[in-house]
Amino acid sequence: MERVLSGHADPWARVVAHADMDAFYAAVEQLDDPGLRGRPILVGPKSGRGVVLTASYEARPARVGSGMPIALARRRCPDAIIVPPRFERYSEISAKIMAVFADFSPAVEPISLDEAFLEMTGSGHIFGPPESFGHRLKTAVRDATGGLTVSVGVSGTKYVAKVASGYHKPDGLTVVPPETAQAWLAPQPVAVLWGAGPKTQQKLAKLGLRTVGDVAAWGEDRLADALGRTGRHFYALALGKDPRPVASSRQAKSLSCERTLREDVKRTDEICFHLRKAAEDVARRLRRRATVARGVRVKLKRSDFQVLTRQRRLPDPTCASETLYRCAESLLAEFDDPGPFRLIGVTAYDLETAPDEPQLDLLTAGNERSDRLDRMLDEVIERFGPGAVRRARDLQRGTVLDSGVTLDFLKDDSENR
DNA sequence: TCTGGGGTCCTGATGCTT
DNA sequence: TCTGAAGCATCAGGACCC
Repeated sequence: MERVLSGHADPWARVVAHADMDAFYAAVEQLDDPGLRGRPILVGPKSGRGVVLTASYEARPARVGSGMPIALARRRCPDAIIVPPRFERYSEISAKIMAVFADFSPAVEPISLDEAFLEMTGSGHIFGPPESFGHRLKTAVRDATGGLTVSVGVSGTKYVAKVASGYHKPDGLTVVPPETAQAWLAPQPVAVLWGAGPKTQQKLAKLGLRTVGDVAAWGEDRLADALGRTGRHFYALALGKDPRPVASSRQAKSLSCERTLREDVKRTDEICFHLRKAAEDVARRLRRRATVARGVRVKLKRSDFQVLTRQRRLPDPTCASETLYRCAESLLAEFDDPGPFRLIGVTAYDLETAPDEPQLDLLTAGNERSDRLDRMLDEVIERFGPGAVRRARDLQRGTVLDSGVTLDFLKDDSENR
Protein backbone atom coordinates (compact mmCIF):
# COMPACT_ATOMS: atom_id res chain seq x y z
CA MET A 1 0.00 0.00 0.00
CA GLU A 2 1.30 3.41 -0.96
CA ARG A 3 0.69 6.31 1.40
CA VAL A 4 2.00 9.71 0.38
CA LEU A 5 3.09 11.48 3.57
CA SER A 6 1.06 14.45 4.63
CA GLY A 7 2.24 17.40 6.67
CA HIS A 8 -1.24 18.66 7.57
CA ALA A 9 -3.59 17.59 10.33
CA ASP A 10 -6.76 17.06 8.29
CA PRO A 11 -6.32 17.31 4.56
CA TRP A 12 -9.51 15.40 3.79
CA ALA A 13 -12.12 18.05 3.02
CA ARG A 14 -13.43 15.63 0.38
CA VAL A 15 -12.88 11.91 -0.03
CA VAL A 16 -13.37 10.15 -3.35
CA ALA A 17 -12.49 6.53 -4.09
CA HIS A 18 -12.02 4.84 -7.43
CA ALA A 19 -12.28 1.06 -7.55
CA ASP A 20 -11.09 -0.83 -10.61
CA MET A 21 -11.29 -4.61 -10.92
CA ASP A 22 -8.07 -6.31 -12.01
CA ALA A 23 -8.20 -7.85 -15.53
CA PHE A 24 -11.89 -8.28 -14.88
CA TYR A 25 -13.12 -10.46 -17.77
CA ALA A 26 -10.07 -12.70 -17.58
CA ALA A 27 -10.35 -12.95 -13.79
CA VAL A 28 -14.01 -14.02 -14.06
CA GLU A 29 -13.05 -16.75 -16.53
CA GLN A 30 -10.35 -17.98 -14.17
CA LEU A 31 -12.78 -17.87 -11.26
CA ASP A 32 -15.34 -19.99 -13.11
CA ASP A 33 -12.87 -22.48 -14.58
CA PRO A 34 -10.13 -23.61 -12.17
CA GLY A 35 -8.28 -25.09 -15.15
CA LEU A 36 -7.55 -21.56 -16.35
CA ARG A 37 -6.07 -20.32 -13.08
CA GLY A 38 -2.42 -19.41 -13.20
CA ARG A 39 -2.37 -19.65 -16.99
CA PRO A 40 -2.11 -16.93 -19.63
CA ILE A 41 -5.53 -16.27 -21.11
CA LEU A 42 -6.88 -13.77 -23.60
CA VAL A 43 -10.56 -12.86 -23.62
CA GLY A 44 -11.60 -12.11 -27.18
CA PRO A 45 -12.95 -13.63 -30.38
CA LYS A 46 -11.25 -16.88 -31.42
CA SER A 47 -11.01 -15.81 -35.00
CA GLY A 48 -11.95 -13.01 -37.34
CA ARG A 49 -10.92 -9.37 -37.15
CA GLY A 50 -11.25 -8.82 -33.43
CA VAL A 51 -9.02 -7.49 -30.70
CA VAL A 52 -8.14 -8.60 -27.17
CA LEU A 53 -10.68 -7.42 -24.58
CA THR A 54 -8.61 -8.42 -21.55
CA ALA A 55 -5.41 -10.33 -20.99
CA SER A 56 -4.82 -12.14 -17.70
CA TYR A 57 -1.80 -11.01 -15.69
CA GLU A 58 -0.06 -14.26 -16.59
CA ALA A 59 -0.16 -13.20 -20.28
CA ARG A 60 1.02 -9.64 -19.80
CA PRO A 61 4.78 -10.31 -19.59
CA ALA A 62 4.47 -11.35 -23.28
CA ARG A 63 3.50 -7.71 -24.07
CA VAL A 64 -0.12 -8.40 -24.85
CA GLY A 65 -2.99 -6.25 -23.64
CA SER A 66 -6.41 -4.81 -24.31
CA GLY A 67 -7.07 -3.43 -27.77
CA MET A 68 -4.34 -5.44 -29.45
CA PRO A 69 -5.35 -7.39 -32.59
CA ILE A 70 -5.95 -10.97 -31.58
CA ALA A 71 -3.69 -12.28 -34.35
CA LEU A 72 -0.74 -10.30 -33.00
CA ALA A 73 -1.48 -11.34 -29.41
CA ARG A 74 -1.44 -15.01 -30.46
CA ARG A 75 1.95 -14.58 -32.07
CA ARG A 76 3.37 -12.83 -29.02
CA CYS A 77 1.87 -15.26 -26.57
CA PRO A 78 1.39 -18.63 -28.37
CA ASP A 79 0.67 -20.46 -25.10
CA ALA A 80 -2.29 -18.22 -24.31
CA ILE A 81 -5.73 -19.78 -24.11
CA ILE A 82 -8.27 -17.72 -26.01
CA VAL A 83 -11.65 -17.52 -24.29
CA PRO A 84 -14.69 -15.96 -25.99
CA PRO A 85 -16.34 -13.25 -23.85
CA ARG A 86 -19.48 -13.99 -21.79
CA PHE A 87 -20.95 -10.57 -21.12
CA GLU A 88 -24.00 -11.87 -19.30
CA ARG A 89 -21.77 -13.55 -16.74
CA TYR A 90 -19.65 -10.41 -16.37
CA SER A 91 -22.81 -8.35 -15.82
CA GLU A 92 -23.94 -10.81 -13.17
CA ILE A 93 -20.67 -10.49 -11.21
CA SER A 94 -20.64 -6.74 -11.83
CA ALA A 95 -24.04 -6.43 -10.16
CA LYS A 96 -22.63 -8.12 -7.05
CA ILE A 97 -19.65 -5.77 -7.02
CA MET A 98 -21.81 -2.67 -7.44
CA ALA A 99 -24.00 -3.91 -4.57
CA VAL A 100 -20.88 -4.08 -2.38
CA PHE A 101 -19.97 -0.51 -3.39
CA ALA A 102 -23.50 0.60 -2.48
CA ASP A 103 -22.94 -0.78 1.03
CA PHE A 104 -20.06 1.65 1.41
CA SER A 105 -21.54 4.79 -0.13
CA PRO A 106 -24.93 6.18 -1.16
CA ALA A 107 -23.25 7.88 -4.16
CA VAL A 108 -21.68 5.33 -6.52
CA GLU A 109 -20.95 6.22 -10.13
CA PRO A 110 -20.38 3.12 -12.27
CA ILE A 111 -18.03 3.82 -15.19
CA SER A 112 -18.22 0.36 -16.73
CA LEU A 113 -18.87 -3.20 -15.62
CA ASP A 114 -15.65 -3.27 -13.63
CA GLU A 115 -15.05 0.17 -12.18
CA ALA A 116 -16.78 2.90 -10.24
CA PHE A 117 -16.28 6.07 -8.24
CA LEU A 118 -17.50 6.22 -4.64
CA GLU A 119 -18.14 9.50 -2.81
CA MET A 120 -16.80 8.85 0.69
CA THR A 121 -16.82 12.38 2.14
CA GLY A 122 -17.98 12.33 5.73
CA SER A 123 -17.82 8.55 6.07
CA GLY A 124 -14.72 8.53 8.29
CA HIS A 125 -16.72 7.93 11.45
CA ILE A 126 -18.14 4.74 9.92
CA PHE A 127 -15.21 3.30 7.97
CA GLY A 128 -12.25 4.99 9.63
CA PRO A 129 -9.41 6.70 7.75
CA PRO A 130 -9.04 6.15 3.98
CA GLU A 131 -6.55 3.30 4.39
CA SER A 132 -8.83 1.21 6.54
CA PHE A 133 -11.82 2.01 4.34
CA GLY A 134 -9.82 0.88 1.31
CA HIS A 135 -8.87 -2.42 2.93
CA ARG A 136 -12.45 -3.07 4.00
CA LEU A 137 -13.70 -2.38 0.47
CA LYS A 138 -11.16 -4.74 -1.07
CA THR A 139 -12.02 -7.49 1.40
CA ALA A 140 -15.74 -7.06 0.82
CA VAL A 141 -15.32 -7.36 -2.96
CA ARG A 142 -13.18 -10.45 -2.59
CA ASP A 143 -15.72 -12.09 -0.27
CA ALA A 144 -18.71 -11.21 -2.44
CA THR A 145 -17.17 -12.51 -5.65
CA GLY A 146 -15.41 -15.59 -4.34
CA GLY A 147 -11.92 -14.23 -4.80
CA LEU A 148 -11.71 -11.43 -7.36
CA THR A 149 -9.29 -8.61 -6.58
CA VAL A 150 -9.83 -4.89 -7.00
CA SER A 151 -7.39 -1.99 -7.04
CA VAL A 152 -8.49 1.07 -5.12
CA GLY A 153 -7.35 4.68 -5.21
CA VAL A 154 -8.45 7.27 -2.65
CA SER A 155 -7.91 11.02 -2.84
CA GLY A 156 -9.80 14.31 -2.78
CA THR A 157 -10.93 14.31 -6.43
CA LYS A 158 -12.17 11.81 -8.98
CA TYR A 159 -9.20 12.39 -11.23
CA VAL A 160 -6.50 11.76 -8.62
CA ALA A 161 -8.41 8.78 -7.20
CA LYS A 162 -8.54 7.32 -10.70
CA VAL A 163 -4.81 7.73 -11.33
CA ALA A 164 -4.15 6.32 -7.86
CA SER A 165 -6.17 3.14 -8.47
CA GLY A 166 -3.98 2.39 -11.47
CA TYR A 167 -0.76 3.13 -9.61
CA HIS A 168 -0.31 -0.29 -7.97
CA LYS A 169 -2.05 -2.97 -9.93
CA PRO A 170 -3.16 -5.65 -9.36
CA ASP A 171 -4.71 -5.77 -5.89
CA GLY A 172 -3.38 -2.34 -4.97
CA LEU A 173 -4.43 0.37 -2.57
CA THR A 174 -3.05 3.87 -3.03
CA VAL A 175 -4.06 6.78 -0.83
CA VAL A 176 -3.09 10.29 -1.92
CA PRO A 177 -4.00 13.05 0.57
CA PRO A 178 -5.32 16.02 -1.42
CA GLU A 179 -2.62 18.49 -0.47
CA THR A 180 0.08 16.15 -1.75
CA ALA A 181 -1.74 15.39 -5.00
CA GLN A 182 0.10 17.90 -7.19
CA ALA A 183 3.52 16.73 -6.02
CA TRP A 184 2.49 13.09 -6.38
CA LEU A 185 1.28 13.63 -9.94
CA ALA A 186 4.25 15.75 -11.05
CA PRO A 187 6.72 12.98 -12.03
CA GLN A 188 4.11 10.89 -13.85
CA PRO A 189 3.96 10.87 -17.68
CA VAL A 190 1.44 13.10 -19.46
CA ALA A 191 -0.37 9.90 -20.53
CA VAL A 192 -2.05 9.87 -17.10
CA LEU A 193 -3.84 13.14 -17.92
CA TRP A 194 -7.50 12.30 -18.49
CA GLY A 195 -8.15 12.99 -22.18
CA ALA A 196 -4.56 12.82 -23.39
CA GLY A 197 -4.51 9.94 -25.84
CA PRO A 198 -1.78 9.17 -28.38
CA LYS A 199 -2.48 12.22 -30.60
CA THR A 200 -2.49 14.70 -27.74
CA GLN A 201 0.57 13.11 -26.16
CA GLN A 202 2.42 13.75 -29.44
CA LYS A 203 1.36 17.40 -29.37
CA LEU A 204 2.49 17.75 -25.77
CA ALA A 205 5.82 16.10 -26.61
CA LYS A 206 6.37 18.64 -29.41
CA LEU A 207 5.91 21.37 -26.79
CA GLY A 208 8.54 19.63 -24.67
CA LEU A 209 6.00 18.50 -22.07
CA ARG A 210 6.63 14.95 -20.91
CA THR A 211 5.44 14.83 -17.32
CA VAL A 212 2.43 16.18 -15.47
CA GLY A 213 4.83 18.47 -13.62
CA ASP A 214 5.97 19.93 -16.96
CA VAL A 215 2.33 20.70 -17.78
CA ALA A 216 1.73 22.41 -14.42
CA ALA A 217 4.90 24.49 -14.83
CA TRP A 218 3.98 25.65 -18.35
CA GLY A 219 1.10 27.76 -17.06
CA GLU A 220 -2.58 27.86 -17.88
CA ASP A 221 -2.51 30.63 -20.51
CA ARG A 222 0.28 29.10 -22.57
CA LEU A 223 -1.47 25.75 -22.50
CA ALA A 224 -4.72 27.40 -23.55
CA ASP A 225 -2.96 29.12 -26.46
CA ALA A 226 -1.54 25.81 -27.63
CA LEU A 227 -4.49 23.48 -26.98
CA GLY A 228 -7.58 25.64 -26.44
CA ARG A 229 -10.02 24.53 -23.80
CA THR A 230 -8.25 21.20 -23.50
CA GLY A 231 -5.15 23.11 -22.34
CA ARG A 232 -7.02 24.69 -19.41
CA HIS A 233 -8.48 21.28 -18.60
CA PHE A 234 -5.00 19.69 -18.49
CA TYR A 235 -3.65 22.51 -16.34
CA ALA A 236 -6.37 21.95 -13.73
CA LEU A 237 -5.75 18.20 -13.72
CA ALA A 238 -2.00 18.73 -13.38
CA LEU A 239 -2.67 20.67 -10.16
CA GLY A 240 -4.87 17.81 -8.96
CA LYS A 241 -8.02 19.93 -9.39
CA ASP A 242 -11.22 18.27 -10.58
CA PRO A 243 -14.54 19.64 -9.34
CA ARG A 244 -16.71 16.94 -10.93
CA PRO A 245 -19.13 15.37 -8.46
CA VAL A 246 -19.70 11.64 -8.18
CA ALA A 247 -22.85 11.30 -10.27
CA SER A 248 -24.84 8.31 -9.11
CA SER A 249 -27.42 8.44 -11.90
CA ARG A 250 -26.64 9.14 -15.52
CA GLN A 251 -28.99 8.95 -18.47
CA ALA A 252 -27.39 7.65 -21.65
CA LYS A 253 -27.36 10.17 -24.50
CA SER A 254 -27.13 7.67 -27.31
CA LEU A 255 -27.39 3.98 -27.96
CA SER A 256 -25.76 2.19 -30.84
CA CYS A 257 -25.11 -1.13 -32.52
CA GLU A 258 -22.20 -1.54 -34.89
CA ARG A 259 -20.57 -4.63 -36.35
CA THR A 260 -17.34 -5.24 -38.16
CA LEU A 261 -18.24 -7.70 -40.88
CA ARG A 262 -16.38 -10.89 -41.75
CA GLU A 263 -15.91 -9.49 -45.24
CA ASP A 264 -16.28 -5.96 -46.54
CA VAL A 265 -19.59 -5.24 -48.28
CA LYS A 266 -20.37 -3.00 -51.22
CA ARG A 267 -23.82 -3.93 -52.52
CA THR A 268 -26.68 -1.73 -51.31
CA ASP A 269 -28.92 -4.68 -50.44
CA GLU A 270 -26.17 -6.17 -48.28
CA ILE A 271 -25.56 -2.89 -46.52
CA CYS A 272 -29.31 -2.51 -45.94
CA PHE A 273 -29.46 -6.01 -44.49
CA HIS A 274 -26.92 -5.04 -41.83
CA LEU A 275 -28.58 -1.66 -41.25
CA ARG A 276 -31.85 -3.43 -40.55
CA LYS A 277 -30.27 -5.86 -38.09
CA ALA A 278 -28.58 -2.96 -36.29
CA ALA A 279 -31.79 -0.90 -36.22
CA GLU A 280 -33.69 -3.84 -34.75
CA ASP A 281 -31.08 -4.32 -32.05
CA VAL A 282 -31.12 -0.62 -31.15
CA ALA A 283 -34.93 -0.51 -31.10
CA ARG A 284 -35.09 -3.56 -28.84
CA ARG A 285 -32.71 -1.97 -26.35
CA LEU A 286 -34.53 1.37 -26.49
CA ARG A 287 -37.77 -0.39 -25.61
CA ARG A 288 -36.15 -2.34 -22.80
CA ARG A 289 -35.09 0.98 -21.28
CA ALA A 290 -38.45 2.67 -21.94
CA THR A 291 -36.60 5.21 -24.05
CA VAL A 292 -37.22 6.90 -27.39
CA ALA A 293 -34.76 8.57 -29.77
CA ARG A 294 -35.05 11.89 -31.55
CA GLY A 295 -32.36 11.16 -34.13
CA VAL A 296 -30.66 8.44 -36.13
CA ARG A 297 -27.03 8.28 -37.20
CA VAL A 298 -25.50 5.81 -39.66
CA LYS A 299 -21.82 4.97 -39.45
CA LEU A 300 -19.79 3.31 -42.20
CA LYS A 301 -16.13 2.40 -41.97
CA ARG A 302 -14.31 2.10 -45.27
CA SER A 303 -11.71 -0.56 -46.00
CA ASP A 304 -9.02 2.06 -45.36
CA PHE A 305 -10.53 2.67 -41.89
CA GLN A 306 -11.89 6.11 -42.71
CA VAL A 307 -15.13 6.58 -40.78
CA LEU A 308 -18.09 8.31 -42.41
CA THR A 309 -21.30 9.34 -40.63
CA ARG A 310 -24.64 10.84 -41.61
CA GLN A 311 -27.37 11.74 -39.17
CA ARG A 312 -30.89 13.09 -39.20
CA ARG A 313 -33.47 14.18 -36.66
CA LEU A 314 -36.76 12.34 -36.67
CA PRO A 315 -40.09 14.15 -36.95
CA ASP A 316 -41.29 12.25 -33.87
CA PRO A 317 -39.26 10.42 -31.24
CA THR A 318 -39.50 6.66 -31.60
CA CYS A 319 -38.36 3.23 -30.46
CA ALA A 320 -39.81 1.39 -33.48
CA SER A 321 -37.27 -0.63 -35.43
CA GLU A 322 -39.00 -0.02 -38.77
CA THR A 323 -38.88 3.77 -38.31
CA LEU A 324 -35.22 3.65 -37.27
CA TYR A 325 -34.43 1.43 -40.24
CA ARG A 326 -36.30 3.59 -42.78
CA CYS A 327 -34.39 6.62 -41.58
CA ALA A 328 -31.08 4.74 -41.73
CA GLU A 329 -31.88 3.49 -45.23
CA SER A 330 -32.61 7.01 -46.48
CA LEU A 331 -29.39 8.30 -44.88
CA LEU A 332 -27.48 5.68 -46.86
CA ALA A 333 -28.31 7.60 -50.05
CA GLU A 334 -26.46 10.63 -48.65
CA PHE A 335 -23.06 8.92 -48.54
CA ASP A 336 -21.23 9.82 -51.70
CA ASP A 337 -18.87 6.88 -51.30
CA PRO A 338 -19.38 3.57 -53.09
CA GLY A 339 -17.55 1.53 -50.46
CA PRO A 340 -16.67 -1.23 -49.79
CA PHE A 341 -17.24 -0.96 -46.05
CA ARG A 342 -15.89 -3.11 -43.25
CA LEU A 343 -18.20 -1.81 -40.50
CA ILE A 344 -21.83 -0.78 -40.44
CA GLY A 345 -23.55 0.83 -37.47
CA VAL A 346 -26.72 2.56 -36.38
CA THR A 347 -26.94 4.99 -33.46
CA ALA A 348 -30.06 6.38 -31.83
CA TYR A 349 -29.28 9.76 -30.27
CA ASP A 350 -31.02 12.46 -28.25
CA LEU A 351 -32.67 9.89 -26.03
CA GLU A 352 -35.57 10.64 -23.72
CA THR A 353 -37.93 8.69 -21.54
CA ALA A 354 -40.83 7.22 -23.49
CA PRO A 355 -44.12 8.96 -22.76
CA ASP A 356 -46.34 6.97 -20.44
CA GLU A 357 -49.60 6.05 -22.09
CA PRO A 358 -51.64 4.43 -19.37
CA GLN A 359 -54.59 3.50 -21.56
CA LEU A 360 -52.62 0.50 -22.81
CA ASP A 361 -51.34 -1.90 -20.21
CA LEU A 362 -49.27 -4.33 -22.19
CA LEU A 363 -48.21 -7.68 -20.97
CA THR A 364 -46.70 -9.41 -23.95
CA ALA A 365 -45.97 -13.04 -24.35
CA GLY A 366 -42.87 -15.00 -25.09
CA ASN A 367 -39.35 -14.25 -26.03
CA GLU A 368 -38.50 -10.57 -26.42
CA ARG A 369 -35.82 -11.37 -28.94
CA SER A 370 -38.14 -12.96 -31.46
CA ASP A 371 -38.60 -11.20 -34.78
CA ARG A 372 -42.32 -11.77 -34.48
CA LEU A 373 -42.47 -9.84 -31.23
CA ASP A 374 -40.38 -7.08 -32.78
CA ARG A 375 -42.93 -6.69 -35.54
CA MET A 376 -45.79 -6.73 -33.07
CA LEU A 377 -44.20 -4.06 -30.92
CA ASP A 378 -43.58 -1.95 -34.02
CA GLU A 379 -47.24 -2.21 -34.82
CA VAL A 380 -48.24 -1.24 -31.29
CA ILE A 381 -45.99 1.81 -31.53
CA GLU A 382 -47.50 2.74 -34.89
CA ARG A 383 -50.99 2.55 -33.48
CA PHE A 384 -50.63 3.82 -29.94
CA GLY A 385 -47.34 5.72 -29.73
CA PRO A 386 -43.97 4.78 -28.26
CA GLY A 387 -45.11 4.93 -24.65
CA ALA A 388 -47.38 1.99 -25.23
CA VAL A 389 -44.53 -0.47 -24.94
CA ARG A 390 -43.12 0.80 -21.69
CA ARG A 391 -44.23 -2.20 -19.77
CA ALA A 392 -43.11 -4.62 -22.44
CA ARG A 393 -39.77 -4.71 -20.66
CA ASP A 394 -41.17 -6.92 -17.94
CA LEU A 395 -42.09 -9.75 -20.20
CA GLN A 396 -44.19 -12.55 -18.88
CA ARG A 397 -45.46 -15.59 -20.64
CA GLY A 398 -49.21 -15.43 -20.98
CA THR A 399 -51.95 -13.24 -22.19
CA VAL A 400 -52.26 -9.68 -23.32
CA LEU A 401 -53.93 -7.29 -20.95
CA ASP A 402 -55.32 -4.32 -22.75
CA SER A 403 -57.54 -1.82 -21.09
CA GLY A 404 -60.39 -1.62 -23.54
CA VAL A 405 -58.24 -2.04 -26.66
CA THR A 406 -58.29 -5.25 -28.66
CA LEU A 407 -54.96 -6.20 -30.14
CA ASP A 408 -55.80 -9.14 -32.33
CA PHE A 409 -52.31 -9.84 -33.51
CA LEU A 410 -51.06 -10.07 -29.95
CA LYS A 411 -54.02 -12.10 -28.86
CA ASP A 412 -53.49 -14.55 -31.69
CA ASP A 413 -49.88 -14.88 -30.75
CA SER A 414 -50.57 -15.68 -27.13
CA GLU A 415 -53.25 -18.16 -28.09
CA ASN A 416 -50.85 -19.95 -30.39
CA ARG A 417 -48.45 -20.77 -27.57
C1' DT B 1 0.58 -5.58 -35.90
C1' DC B 2 -3.34 -4.16 -38.19
C1' DT B 3 -6.60 -2.46 -35.79
C1' DG B 4 -13.84 -4.09 -31.56
C1' DG B 5 -17.90 -2.16 -29.61
C1' DG B 6 -20.11 0.82 -26.62
C1' DG B 7 -20.08 5.21 -25.35
C1' DT B 8 -18.79 10.69 -24.40
C1' DC B 9 -17.08 15.08 -25.54
C1' DC B 10 -14.95 18.63 -28.46
C1' DT B 11 -14.21 21.38 -32.66
C1' DG B 12 -15.13 23.61 -36.86
C1' DA B 13 -18.40 24.33 -40.55
C1' DT B 14 -22.86 25.58 -41.83
C1' DG B 15 -27.43 27.26 -41.78
C1' DC B 16 -31.25 29.37 -39.42
C1' DT B 17 -33.29 32.95 -36.44
C1' DT B 18 -33.42 37.28 -34.28
C1' DT C 1 -36.70 45.96 -47.15
C1' DC C 2 -32.00 44.87 -46.88
C1' DT C 3 -27.84 43.73 -44.37
C1' DG C 4 -24.70 42.17 -40.97
C1' DA C 5 -23.74 40.40 -36.47
C1' DA C 6 -24.63 37.40 -32.83
C1' DG C 7 -26.43 33.38 -30.95
C1' DC C 8 -27.94 28.93 -31.44
C1' DA C 9 -28.77 24.30 -33.34
C1' DT C 10 -27.24 20.79 -36.16
C1' DC C 11 -23.97 18.08 -38.54
C1' DA C 12 -19.59 15.56 -39.59
C1' DG C 13 -15.39 14.22 -38.07
C1' DG C 14 -11.97 13.25 -34.65
C1' DA C 15 -10.09 11.94 -30.22
C1' DC C 16 -10.62 9.61 -26.27
C1' DC C 17 -12.13 6.19 -22.56
C1' DC C 18 -13.23 1.45 -20.86
